[in-house]
Amino acid sequence: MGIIDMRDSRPIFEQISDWYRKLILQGVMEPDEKMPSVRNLAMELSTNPNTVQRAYADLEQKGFIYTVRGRGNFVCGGQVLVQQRKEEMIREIRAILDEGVSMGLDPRDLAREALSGLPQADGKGGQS
Amino acid sequence: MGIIDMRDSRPIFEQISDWYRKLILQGVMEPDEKMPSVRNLAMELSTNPNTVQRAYADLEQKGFIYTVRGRGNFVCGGQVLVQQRKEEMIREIRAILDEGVSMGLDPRDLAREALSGLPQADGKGGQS
Amino acid sequence: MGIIDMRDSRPIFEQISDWYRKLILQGVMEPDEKMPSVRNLAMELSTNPNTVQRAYADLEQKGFIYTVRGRGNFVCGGQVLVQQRKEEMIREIRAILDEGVSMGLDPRDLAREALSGLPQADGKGGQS
Amino acid sequence: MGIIDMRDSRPIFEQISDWYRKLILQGVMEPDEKMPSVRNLAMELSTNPNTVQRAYADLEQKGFIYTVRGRGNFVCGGQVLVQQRKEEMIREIRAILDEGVSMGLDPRDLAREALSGLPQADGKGGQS
DNA sequence: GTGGTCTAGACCACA
DNA sequence: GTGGTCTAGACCACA
Repeated sequence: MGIIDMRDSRPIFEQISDWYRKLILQGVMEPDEKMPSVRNLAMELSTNPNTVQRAYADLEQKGFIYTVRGRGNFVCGGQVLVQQRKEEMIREIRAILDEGVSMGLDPRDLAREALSGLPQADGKGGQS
Repeated sequence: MGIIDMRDSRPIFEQISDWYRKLILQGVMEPDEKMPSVRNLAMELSTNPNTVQRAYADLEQKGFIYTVRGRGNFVCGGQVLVQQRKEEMIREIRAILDEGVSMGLDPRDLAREALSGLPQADGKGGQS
Repeated sequence: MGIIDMRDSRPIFEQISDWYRKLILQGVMEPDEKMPSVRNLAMELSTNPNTVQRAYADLEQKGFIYTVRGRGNFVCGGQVLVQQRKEEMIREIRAILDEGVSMGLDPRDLAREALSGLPQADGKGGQS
Repeated sequence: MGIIDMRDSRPIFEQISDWYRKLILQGVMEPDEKMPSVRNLAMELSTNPNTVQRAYADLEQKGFIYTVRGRGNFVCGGQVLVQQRKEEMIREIRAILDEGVSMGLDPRDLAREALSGLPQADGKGGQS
């Protein structure tokens, strides 16, 4: 549930980056909303400011946030990013289905089983 | 195309392990077939025997091969492994679809688009 | 279009300074014309008076404006500044062409391609 | 002449990154050639390994080098990168010429003067 | 207060 | 030996 999971093998900066990437894509954080300051978030997560800094640099490089010198970091506008992530997801699923096909499995079968087990299959997503 | 891609960010031992995992799951390598010897494979791949050893340890730990002291490494029997991998794939796809739902996307739409772009959507998999 | 672009990575004082430098060089602001007062401009841009002050100090140090105590800031006379900026531009272009040559590119080719893509290649500049 | 110039206002990591970017674009460093190790280069430049690490991360992110875990960093293949840089150069020159036009200057004149002062205007570039 | 850079030094995974 | 990550703490520019 928390941002950092010590048992997670991903590096801490990546866990932080991924966490906020999802919040932004879900619309929980809105365009131009202010991110927590580097120092505050580091305190809150009991981690080093450098680590948070790196997570923010990662988010900036990927186009999720922008930095204003002396002011802070702010969330970028979203619909393009959602579209990009959607296409990436499709490629990810396709790669898995592809591997399934090479094992002799039916991709429609895999897709159907994956769909049937979803917690919420109707359209009430995060876009508040 | 080859087993090891220098540009690939995954560690070499993992690339080797993944390569043989796929061959086994596809049925290209059959149950009880002998794996290449550690030394030979290391020579062939121009890599360190320790690295190949580590790949084999990984495959053994995951149940894809078994070791006979003094004889070599051999492929494990297959249908259970295929089933396990299939269930894992379904969980992987479901996780992606789930993230899509939280972004306000329609999971059926994602699945449909992923299916539509497959190179080969009919059932002629690798089972030789 | 505006003076300050939050997304721009340059510091705000530099954006303000650059903006007025261009207006002066283009002749939009004429010699001895009065600059907006520090306070008014700060209000207008919703920024800190210190920041505007710093931009003005920058412009003064570079010879674009002069300060009269108690009266305000005024634009400096122009043709010398245009000539200086012109020489600076030539040096900047030359540095780029030079790097191109070291990469095995033809500098005339680079110059030609840069010229060919200009929005307006004829002489109707900003001189109002 | 050296890699790091303390009077240069650019951050050290960027000076290192730019230095090697140029060597690669000039063909002085060839594809798949090994970069100096992070630790060695840090020693040589009397700087911190973290700083060199950051320079290398920058070069990797921009596609100039690739990393092999446990082995080192290696130079990427070049012609695409040269082409990209060429287009970037043209855009940079065009921006300068554009500003010149807005000041009432003749862009062909600027280009001609920049070309006339080049140390070597013929085609013997760095590609050894 | 806010982010950006850097040093010093540690520990880890990988080859 | 090689790169990758992280902590601790400093100093700087900017608003």
